[in-house]
Amino acid sequence: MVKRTSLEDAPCPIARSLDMIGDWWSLMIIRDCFLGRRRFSEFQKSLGLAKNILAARLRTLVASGILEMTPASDGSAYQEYVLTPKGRGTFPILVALRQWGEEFSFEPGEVPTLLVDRKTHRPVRKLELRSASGRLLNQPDTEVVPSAEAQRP
Amino acid sequence: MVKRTSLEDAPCPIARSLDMIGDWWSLMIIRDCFLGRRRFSEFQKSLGLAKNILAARLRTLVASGILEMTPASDGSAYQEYVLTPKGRGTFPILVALRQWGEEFSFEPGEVPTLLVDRKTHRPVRKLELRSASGRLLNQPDTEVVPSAEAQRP
DNA sequence: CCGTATCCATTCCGATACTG
DNA sequence: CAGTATCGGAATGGATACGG
Repeated sequence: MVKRTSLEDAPCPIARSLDMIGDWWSLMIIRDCFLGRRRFSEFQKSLGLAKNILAARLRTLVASGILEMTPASDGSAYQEYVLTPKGRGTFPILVALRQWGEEFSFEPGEVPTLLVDRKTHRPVRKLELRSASGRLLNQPDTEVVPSAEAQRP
Repeated sequence: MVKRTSLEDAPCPIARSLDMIGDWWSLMIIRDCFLGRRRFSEFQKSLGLAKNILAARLRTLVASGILEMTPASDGSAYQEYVLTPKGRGTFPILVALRQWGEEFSFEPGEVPTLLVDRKTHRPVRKLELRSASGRLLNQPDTEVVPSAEAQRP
């Protein structure tokens, strides 16, 4: 995408993820997909970006296996863009971005949109990181190690 | 940062987060901070990006309240960059990016670095999203609503 | 309606040189 | 070591025009 030092061979999974979706628009398009949008014009109206840029982003997202094109459900001659399993796997990333934004980017008076439990309509909890045994972990409780140094479960 | 349709006033917290850290380098710099790096040259060597770009990114991260500059701990005349509470709040975002990368960007033979429990050195679990009552939620169990339509806990 | 093609300004990014 | 200054090529992003 960008002629930038490629991170796709880095051993760090964060680097590889950012290499694929770490640009300005990809995650916004994926967010729209989770909101049920699937047509070119829906993305374009929702995001307000130039059509050539949108077309390029959709192409790379399809090429990365995050979106796939399917015949339009309404019988029109066109295609729709829907998330693949890999694409749906980004859900925790979007939730984490959302929760960080809620906490640090809204003034007391402002009201963000909320992620709620569909059944009860009550806001979800903050994402939880747990150890293999189920203990809640914060960042200082963790460590990044080369794969070889990890204990196998 | 980029002269792009600004998302900083959007009601969607995802949009606001991406407006602040949704570029190619910011999250990589933050990742390095979590790994204990704090000096200009450490970032530069680790990330391999141009010094002017790094300087610009560090400036905006400080301006956004994600990093702060402190006198160098070793008595040298320079500054170090350390995460603020807001910056440390990005931890779940990095974990989510890491887990998605582990799952979808590594071939069977390749070994990623791993996030482990510091005590046991066993890999952490996948991030869990739970309802207010503690039930595990997947994406289809959730919904995004304007703040007014959410049930107050 | 769904894109592609083209033009243009801006910015990004890398490389290098330079300063305290 | 920690940046700043500058340069050039590449890509972004907005706007518009055009074709199936």
